[in-house]
Amino acid sequence: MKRQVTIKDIARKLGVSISTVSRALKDHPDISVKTREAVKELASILGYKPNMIALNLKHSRTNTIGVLVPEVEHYFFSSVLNGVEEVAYKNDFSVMVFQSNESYMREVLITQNFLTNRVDGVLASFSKNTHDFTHFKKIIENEIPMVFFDRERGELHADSVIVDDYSGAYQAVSHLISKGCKRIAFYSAPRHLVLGKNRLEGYKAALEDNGITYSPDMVYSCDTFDEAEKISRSILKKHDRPDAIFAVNDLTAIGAMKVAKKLGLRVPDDIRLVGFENSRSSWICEPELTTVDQFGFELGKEATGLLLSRIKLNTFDYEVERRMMKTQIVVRGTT
Amino acid sequence: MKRQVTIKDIARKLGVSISTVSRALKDHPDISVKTREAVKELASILGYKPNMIALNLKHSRTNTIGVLVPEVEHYFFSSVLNGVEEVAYKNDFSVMVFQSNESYMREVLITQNFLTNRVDGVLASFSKNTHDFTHFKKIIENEIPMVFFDRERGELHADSVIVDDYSGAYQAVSHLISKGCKRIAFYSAPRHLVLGKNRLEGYKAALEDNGITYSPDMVYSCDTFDEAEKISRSILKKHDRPDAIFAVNDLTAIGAMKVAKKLGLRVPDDIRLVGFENSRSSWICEPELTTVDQFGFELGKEATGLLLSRIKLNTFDYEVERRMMKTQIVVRGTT
DNA sequence: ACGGCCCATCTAACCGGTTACCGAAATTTA
DNA sequence: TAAATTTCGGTAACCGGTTAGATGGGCCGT
Repeated sequence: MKRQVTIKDIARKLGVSISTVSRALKDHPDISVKTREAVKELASILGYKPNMIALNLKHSRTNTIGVLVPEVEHYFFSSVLNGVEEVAYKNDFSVMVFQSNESYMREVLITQNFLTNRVDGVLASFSKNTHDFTHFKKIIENEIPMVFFDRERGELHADSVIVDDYSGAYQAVSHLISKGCKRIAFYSAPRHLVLGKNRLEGYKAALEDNGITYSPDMVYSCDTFDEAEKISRSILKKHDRPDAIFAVNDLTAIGAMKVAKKLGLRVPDDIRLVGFENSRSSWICEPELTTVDQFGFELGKEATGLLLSRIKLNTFDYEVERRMMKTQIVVRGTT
Repeated sequence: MKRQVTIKDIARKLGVSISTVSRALKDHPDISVKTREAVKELASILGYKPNMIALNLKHSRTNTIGVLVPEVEHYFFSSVLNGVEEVAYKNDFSVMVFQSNESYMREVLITQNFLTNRVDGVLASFSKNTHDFTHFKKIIENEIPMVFFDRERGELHADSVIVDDYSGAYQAVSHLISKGCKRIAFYSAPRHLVLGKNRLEGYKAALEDNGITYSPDMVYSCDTFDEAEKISRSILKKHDRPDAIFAVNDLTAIGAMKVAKKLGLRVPDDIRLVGFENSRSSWICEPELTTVDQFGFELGKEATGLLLSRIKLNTFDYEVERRMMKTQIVVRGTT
C-alpha cells in the first residue's frame, strides 16, 4: 500500500529539521513566518495528514469511546446511539460500537477488545444474561471511565444514566386505571435487571395508590415479541383474563395485541395495551400503540456528555453519579 | 489515569532487556525456556496487555475497518451491520460505524475521519444526497481498499456488493400480476441511485413480459413512510387508482397501506401491496406485508469478506469486483 | 592453549510524531 | 565595541513495541 506523507518528507524537501516542521504546522511562535508558510504550503501540496496513531501513542489517548450495546436493531438502542454519535462527534471523538446480541460470552470478548484497543472511555448496556461483572471490573481496574446506560449496576465505580423506569411504569399503569382497567397484567423483563425491578415497583405503586391490590399472578416474565405471542395465547383465553397489559417494550405489547386480535378481542374495548419505548413499530401497528417514550436520543447525549467529562477530568478519583432520564407517556389508539 | 504495564516494567523487574521480553512473549526460539517461562509468568501476574497503538504504529495497520451507513435505525442496515461484525470479529478486526443520516456534509467529514484514523479498509453505503464523490476518491487515492454495499458507484476503483434489485423487483411485480393486478404503481427511490434504476428496470420488464404496457405516470418518487402517507392520499382517491403498489422499502409500503385502510380500501382485496426489505415492521403491520427479502446479514458478511481479502492482498492493484446478492420474495397477507 | 561456533541475550534503529533543552546568529543595550 | 538578549531552528529523548545485528561466555576440536 501507499506510504503516507510524513513530516520527515516535508523536512527533507525543505532542508529543515522535523521538529521545525512539527512546530511550524502548529503555529509555534519559535518559527518564523517565512518558514511556517513554506512548511504549510508544501504540506498542503503533498496532502500531508498527521498520523493519528503516532499521536495516540505519544499522548496515550485514542480519542475513541467504546460502546457496548445489546442490539442496534432495537429502536431504543439505535436512538441512543444517535445521541452518542452526536456528542462524541462534536468533541472530536470516534465511536466504536459493539453488539453483544445479549450474549454474555460475546460481551466479555468485547470488553477485552476495549482494553486492547485502549479506548478512552466505555459506554455500556450489558446483556440480559450477564450476572458476573468481572469483565467490567477489569475495565475499572484499568481506570478507564465507564458509564452504564439503561441497565445499571450499582456496586461498580461507574456512573449510570438510566430511564426513570419507576415513574414511567407508574404513569403507564395510572393511565390504564384511569381508563377503567382493573386487572392489569405486567409483561416484565427478567428480575435481575434493575429496570425490571423499578418498573415492577412503579406498577405496584400505581395499583396500590388506586386501591387495587397487587397480585404476583399478574406479572409474567416476557420481553420479546415471540414470547408475548406464546404466553398471551393462554393468558387471554382464561375466563378471568386481564383487561389490560402493560409490557416492558413495544414489541412485546404488539405481540400480545396480535394474539388478542386473533382471539377476537377488540382493542382497546376488550383489552387495552401500553408499551414502553415509543419505537417506530408503535405507530405502525393498528391501532397505534400507547407507549412510554424513553427519549433514547437524549439519554445517549447525556451519557456521552458525562463520560467525556470524566475522561477530561484526567483522574479516576471522582464521585460516581447516577442520572435519571424523565419519561413521557404517549397516548394512542390502544387505550 | 493509571499507567498500563509495559514490557519495560517486566524487563526491569526481571533484570533482562526489553527485547528479551518481547521475544519471550511471542515464543521466539532464541529465548531459553527458563527465561520465557519467567517472563510469561510475570506478565500474567502484572496483567500485561500489549499496547495496540504501539503495534499499529509499528505495522502501520489498525486492524480496523470503517463502516459508513446511512442510518442504523433501518432494519436493512442494522442487519448488514450484524453480518459485518460477525466476519470482522472472526478475523480480529474492529469495526467503526458512522451514520451519515443521509447528509452529504456529514458523509464528507466521516470519510476524512477514516483517513485520519487510518482505517485499513472502508465499507460504504453513501447517502441519497451524495452526487459528488471526491471524498471517496480521496480514500482511493490513499489506496485504502473500499467496498460499496447496497448503493454502488461504478467508476471508482472500489468493489461493490449489491442487492439484485432488478430480479427482486421483477419477482415482486410478477407476483402482483399473477394475483390479477393490472395497474401497479411503483413508489421508487431517487433515480440517481443505481438501485432505483435497477428496480425500475425490473418493474418495467415484469410488466412488459406480461403484456402490460409501462406507464411513467405510475412511478412516483417516494421512499419514506411520511412521503407515502402524503402522496398516497391523492393517488388512492383517484377513480383510476392503482390496484397494487410496489414500494421501494417496507415502511413506504406500510405508509401507503395505512392510508388505503383509512380510505376504506380492503387489503388485499381492493389493493395489494409489496414492500422490499423483509423488516420487522413487515410482520407487525396488519395484514402482514408481502415483501422482498434483501438478506442484509448475508450481504454484510459478503462485503466484509471481500474487503478483508483486499486488505490482505497488500496491494491496490486488483480487478474491481461486483457481486450481486439474490433476493427472495416472501408472500404474506397483503397479496 | 587458541580459534571457531553456538547459544542466550543485549544494543540500537525504527514506526511518526512532540517537546524540553541547547546553541549560533542577529539584534539590542551599556 | 563587548556583553546581554532575542530570534530561529536543531538535537535528542520519548511514547511502546519489533527486529536485524552485535556481543560475550562456554564448549568443542586440534
